[in-house]
Amino acid sequence: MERTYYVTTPIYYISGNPHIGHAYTTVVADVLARTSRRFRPTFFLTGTDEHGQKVANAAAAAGKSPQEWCDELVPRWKDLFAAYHVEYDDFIRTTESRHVEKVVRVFERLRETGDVYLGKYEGWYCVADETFWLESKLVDGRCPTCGREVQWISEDDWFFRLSAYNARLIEHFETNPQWVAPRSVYNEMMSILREGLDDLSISRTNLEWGIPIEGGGVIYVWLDALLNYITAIGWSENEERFNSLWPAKTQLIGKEIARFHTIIWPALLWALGERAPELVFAHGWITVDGEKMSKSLGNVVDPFLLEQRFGADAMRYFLLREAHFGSDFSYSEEKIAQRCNSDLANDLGNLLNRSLSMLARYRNGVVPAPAAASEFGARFAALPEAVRDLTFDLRFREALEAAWELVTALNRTIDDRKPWVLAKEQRTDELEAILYDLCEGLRWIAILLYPVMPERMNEMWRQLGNPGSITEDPAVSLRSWGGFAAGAQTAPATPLFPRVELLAPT
RNA sequence: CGCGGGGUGGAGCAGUCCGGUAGCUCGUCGGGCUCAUAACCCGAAGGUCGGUGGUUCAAAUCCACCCCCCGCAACCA
Repeated sequence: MERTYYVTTPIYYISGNPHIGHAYTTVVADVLARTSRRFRPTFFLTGTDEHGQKVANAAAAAGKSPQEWCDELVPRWKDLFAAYHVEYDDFIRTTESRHVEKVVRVFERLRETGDVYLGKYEGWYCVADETFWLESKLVDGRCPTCGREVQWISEDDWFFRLSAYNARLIEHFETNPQWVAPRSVYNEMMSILREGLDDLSISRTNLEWGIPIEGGGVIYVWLDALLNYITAIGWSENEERFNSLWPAKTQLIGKEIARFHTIIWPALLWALGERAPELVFAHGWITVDGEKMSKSLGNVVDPFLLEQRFGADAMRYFLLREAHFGSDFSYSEEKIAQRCNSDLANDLGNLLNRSLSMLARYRNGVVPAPAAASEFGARFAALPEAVRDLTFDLRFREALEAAWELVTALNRTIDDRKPWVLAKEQRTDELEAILYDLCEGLRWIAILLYPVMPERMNEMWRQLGNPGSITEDPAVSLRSWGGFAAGAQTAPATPLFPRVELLAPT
């Protein structure tokens, strides 16, 4: 049996509310998962990262225990994903026993093999970032990433022998140049590897909110968090299941956590005798007018408001269509509105509307029989495969552009063949031929775009007179033009994507 | 000498790794159509690809130097 396509998002650190960036990563994973499910067994994991200093602080500030805090926040993340039509297969929380037990097991196992050892740590520590720093890395005696004052720590700590994997990591990068994408991130990670790796401190003695280590302290939250990808799928517990899923096919991350996922993570896996994931893809950030989203600038975007304003599927389309995946891209409501109006309402929605309207007017809404031959069959024969390949290549924009060629071609053929003239002149065969092409083309589009806009494409599917939902259709493979059975009764046209009116600037 | 990302027609972006007629979307202008969510279709204008120098038969693409913008507090994909 073909191995399961295993796709993951990072687990999200719940020290605050979800924002649009979380929706972004998760929607991308959902699109991959929905596409993959057509072809093979698929498993899509997301979840929450709940330990660590910042969660403890946030909980304390709210007057709650860390666990209470997490329990109250997790539903917001699940609500977010539901609002954006995300269908994950599993949602792991790092406070769940299925995770905690296995992390403890990892720690013990690595201690036995010597990859984890007790050492003396003396050095500078940034509480806010939970990170140790070399003196040489400090900036004016402060934390180089957050600028806060660092503390001098002297304590017994557990270390992961990361340095021992330096050479193997370089070799892995060199022999698998595609395993980290995009190229810019690969290069950056490679330069980190060439500078040389230090062993990693993986225990925290001055913190209680985490997975406890026998003898005191808790496990470093990143070590804890990274392991979710294997604790969720039965590592050390259900060998058959684990082997059917690991190594993961695609691990999506944001570019700021590339170091953890492309250096520490594979080393950790190797230490456990497991393989590195096949692909780690670090995407860019959503920026606001070219600047990073931040609370202090007041430009953090509430994903729930956007969903209400534009609709989940339109937002999904925007997120995948707007950016060259892997690069940063600038967000604005104007841009979303423009995409909604020009691509979704004008090109696609209006195409459905005008097609169904003519079908209703000229043929009482009944799908006619296909003509013997249609130019579209040959012309778009390769389209489904192209869209699929581009999607698995994470080239979402190109995939959508490819699909849109069919949208454009259908709009054009209406102008070229002029059904209203054919109707007036009673050229029945020609009229039915084009009406069929429109219905069939729209059926193709519904299927092709379903992974990106599942709810709206099912609605289009319904208006076209198809029973059930798209995923229930066994003919979903789009083998040839003409799969739409004649005789279906289409529904009255209802705008699929209403035009969005922008608020007038004041 | 901190690290990284970027500077391509009015706007936003591809293309740069593997040099060879500069592409896409939006906008603008002109035309067409009337089935449609004032939507759709066709055509046009508009760029010395940040600067300088170099390599080359040929550079947005390779090399060197320079200029400018943006991240590298916190939240954090």
